[in-house]
Amino acid sequence: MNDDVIERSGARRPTLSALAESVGLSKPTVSRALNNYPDISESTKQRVREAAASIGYIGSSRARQLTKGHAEAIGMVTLADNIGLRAAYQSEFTNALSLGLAQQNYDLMVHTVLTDNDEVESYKRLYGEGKVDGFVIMRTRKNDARVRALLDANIPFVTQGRTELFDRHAWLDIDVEQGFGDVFNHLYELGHRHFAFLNGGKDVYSSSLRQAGVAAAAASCGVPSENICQLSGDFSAASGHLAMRRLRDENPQVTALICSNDAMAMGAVSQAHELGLAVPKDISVTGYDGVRLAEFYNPPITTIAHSAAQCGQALASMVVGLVQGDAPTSHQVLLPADLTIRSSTAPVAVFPPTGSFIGRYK
Amino acid sequence: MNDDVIERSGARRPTLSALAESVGLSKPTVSRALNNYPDISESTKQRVREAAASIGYIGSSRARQLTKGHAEAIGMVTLADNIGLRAAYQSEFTNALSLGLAQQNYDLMVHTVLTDNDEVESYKRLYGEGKVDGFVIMRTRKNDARVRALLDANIPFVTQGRTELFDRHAWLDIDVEQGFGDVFNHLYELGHRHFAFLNGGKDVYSSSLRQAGVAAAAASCGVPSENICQLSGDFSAASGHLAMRRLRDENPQVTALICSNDAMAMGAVSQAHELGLAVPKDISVTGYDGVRLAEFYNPPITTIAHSAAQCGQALASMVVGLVQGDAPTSHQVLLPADLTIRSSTAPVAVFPPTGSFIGRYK
DNA sequence: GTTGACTCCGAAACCGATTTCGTAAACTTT
DNA sequence: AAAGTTTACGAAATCGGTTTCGGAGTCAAC
Repeated sequence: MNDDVIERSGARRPTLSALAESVGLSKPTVSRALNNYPDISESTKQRVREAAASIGYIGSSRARQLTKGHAEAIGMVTLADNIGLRAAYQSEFTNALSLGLAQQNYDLMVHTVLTDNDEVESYKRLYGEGKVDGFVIMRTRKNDARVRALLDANIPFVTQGRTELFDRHAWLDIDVEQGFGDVFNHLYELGHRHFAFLNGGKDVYSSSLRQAGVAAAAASCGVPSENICQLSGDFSAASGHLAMRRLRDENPQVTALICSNDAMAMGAVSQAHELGLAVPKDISVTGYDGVRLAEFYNPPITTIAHSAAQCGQALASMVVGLVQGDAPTSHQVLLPADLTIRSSTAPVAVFPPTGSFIGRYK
Repeated sequence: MNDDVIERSGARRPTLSALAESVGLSKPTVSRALNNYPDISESTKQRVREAAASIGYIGSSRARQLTKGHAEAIGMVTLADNIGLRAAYQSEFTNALSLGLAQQNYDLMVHTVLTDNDEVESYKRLYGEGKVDGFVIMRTRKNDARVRALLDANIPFVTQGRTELFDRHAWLDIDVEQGFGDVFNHLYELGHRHFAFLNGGKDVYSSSLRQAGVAAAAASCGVPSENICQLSGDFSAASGHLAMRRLRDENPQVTALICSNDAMAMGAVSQAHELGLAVPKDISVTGYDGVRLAEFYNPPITTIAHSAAQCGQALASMVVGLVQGDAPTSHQVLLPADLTIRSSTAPVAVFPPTGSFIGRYK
C-alpha cells in the first residue's frame, strides 16, 4: 500500500502477448487455448490456463468488443421522473433484468435522460457508438416514438408491454385482460354488485385490455355496465387519491374499486381514510403491479402481481436472443397475471344500498 | 422498411476511414478535426464536420476505448435482495447518478449479483476487463469487504456512506449526527419527554453517529438517558413492526419513536395501527432517508431527507474526478441532513404520564 | 537564395484481442 | 517410400480509432 505511485504508473495488467510470452507460445495459440478451441492440444490448454491464473490474466473486453463486433451489453434508457412506487418497481425490475443478463454474460447499461427527445437520441448514440447491442424498453405507450425510431433504425430491442405495433417487435407482456377479469370475479364472489373501475391513460396500450377484461367478466357475471362506474386517472397515487373523492361524491353506492395499478390503489386508500371510510370494511380496493410495497401498505393491497424477477429473467433471454440474430417476432410472450388476495378486499358489509342486484352469497 | 435484409447484412455504419475517404483526407487528419485539435485548419474542420453529419458518422466507442485506455463508464454492483423501500431508494439514487454521469459523458453499468462473494468478484472482473473505470458503492458497512478489496486492488471507487476506513477512500455521506439531533429537538419542542430510539445494526458505520446525535441533543435539552429507550432493528420494515410491539409492551410511557430509517418507521406505524394506536395522536414516529414514498404513506412520515438527486449528482462528479486521477482523499463530502416535518409527529396529547419533565409548550 | 519558423496534414505504429490462412511435424494409408 | 491426412501451432491481417513523428509547403527574415 506504500507503493501507490508504482501501482498507478507501472504494473499494467497483463495482456495476451505477455501471457503468450510467459508460456512460450504465440498470441493466437494462447487465445484459442483460452477460448477452448478444438485445434489446441489438451496439454497446452492446461498449461495456458494455469499460467493465466497464476499471473492473473483477465482478457480485455475492450479489445474483444472491437474484433467480435459486439459489446456484450444491453442498454436501458429511463426518464429521470421515476419517483415513489414507479421507482420501486423499476428497481426491482432492473435488478432482475441485470441478473438475468449477467447469467448470459451480458451487462446492463443504464442511461437516464430528462426528456423524451433525449431518450431517442440516447438510444441512437449508445447503439451507434457500439456501447450496447440492443435495448430493453420499459413503460411503453400505445403509440411509442421510441419503438418507431428503433424500428426504423433497425436496432434490436424488446419492450415490456405491447404497443400498437406489437406485431413488428419483440415484447413481453402480462395478460391484463385475464388479470382484471380475475379481479372482477373475486370481487363479485365477495358479494359486490356496484363497482368502479379506475383506468389509466388511453395512451397506454393495455388500458383498453384492462377495460375489456373487466367488461367481459362483468358480462359473464351478469352485471350490467351501468353498475360499473368508469373513472380515469394517470397511474399516479395522486390521481387515485382524487378519484376516490369523486367516487364518494358521485357514486356512493359503489363498494368495490378496481384500480389499474398499485399506486392509484394506494392513493385511493389514503383518500378513503381521510374521508373516514375503512378499507376494506366500507369499500374494497384492488391494485395491479405486484410492487412489493403494496404488501407492506396499510392495509396490504389485493393486487394482480407479476414477478418482476420473472419478467427480468424472461426479458434478458429474449433480448440476448434478439441481438444474436433471432427474429423479433419470435420473441413475443404473454405472461399470466396472478391474483394476489390480501387485505384490501372483503365481503360487502351490507347488501348493496340500491339493491338492484341480490347475489347469492355463499 | 422493405429492405430489412439489406440493412441487416450490408450497410455497416460508416467508419472513420470511410469518412476520411469521402472528404479526401487521411484518417488522422479527420480524427483530429473531429476532436478539434489546433493543428487542423478551421476550414478543414468545418468540411469534416459537415461530411460527418451528412453521412451520419458516429465514432466507435469500442475503438476509442481501446486506444484511450478508459471505458467512459462507471460501474455499480448491487445485491439482488433489493425489495420494497430499499428498491425505491436505490432506483431514485441510480437515476440521479446515471443522470449526473451522463452530463460528464460517462455511462453507468449496473451489475446485479446474488451473494456478497460474487460482488467482490464482479468488481474485479468489470474493472479487469476494462468495462468500467471505477465504481460507486452503495449500502456500505462499517467493516466493508468490498472497500478493502478495491483498496487493495487499487481500483477507483467512491462510497455512499463512510466506513471505518473513511480516511483512505472517497465518500459522500450525510451528516446524520446533526440530522438526528434535529429530529430530537423537533420532538422535544413538541413536548415529548419520553423517547425511544430504534437504531439499525452496529455493522453500519453511521449507526453510532445517529446514536451520538440523539445523545448529544438529549443532553443539551436536559433529557436524561434513562428517558431514551434503546431499541435495535435491522433497517427492515419488519424490524420496525416488531420494535413497536416491544416498545408498547415494555415502555408504554414513550410518546416519540425515532427510527433510523423510513422503512422501520413505516413498519412501526403499521404496528401502531394494529395495536389501536393513532399516529401521531398517541405516538409520534420519525424516519430517515427521504424516500419519496414516505411522503405518500399514511400518515406521511416526518423524516430526515437527503435528496437522492443531489447525492447522485455529487457522486457522479466525485467518481469522474477519481478516475481521472484525483486523490481519493480529496473527495470526501458531508452533506447536511434536512429535517422534513410531515404528519407523523405532533405535540404530545397529554402531559407525560410519569411527569418527570414539564416542558414549556408554546 | 539559404535559413528558419510556422501551418497543415499524412505514414506508420499502436491499443489488445480474434480470425484467416498456411505450414511443419507426426501419423496413416497404399 | 511416396502420397495423403490429421494434429498443433504461428505469421499476418483485422477491428476502428488515436498518437507519434516527420515532412511538404508557405512565408518572412537576413
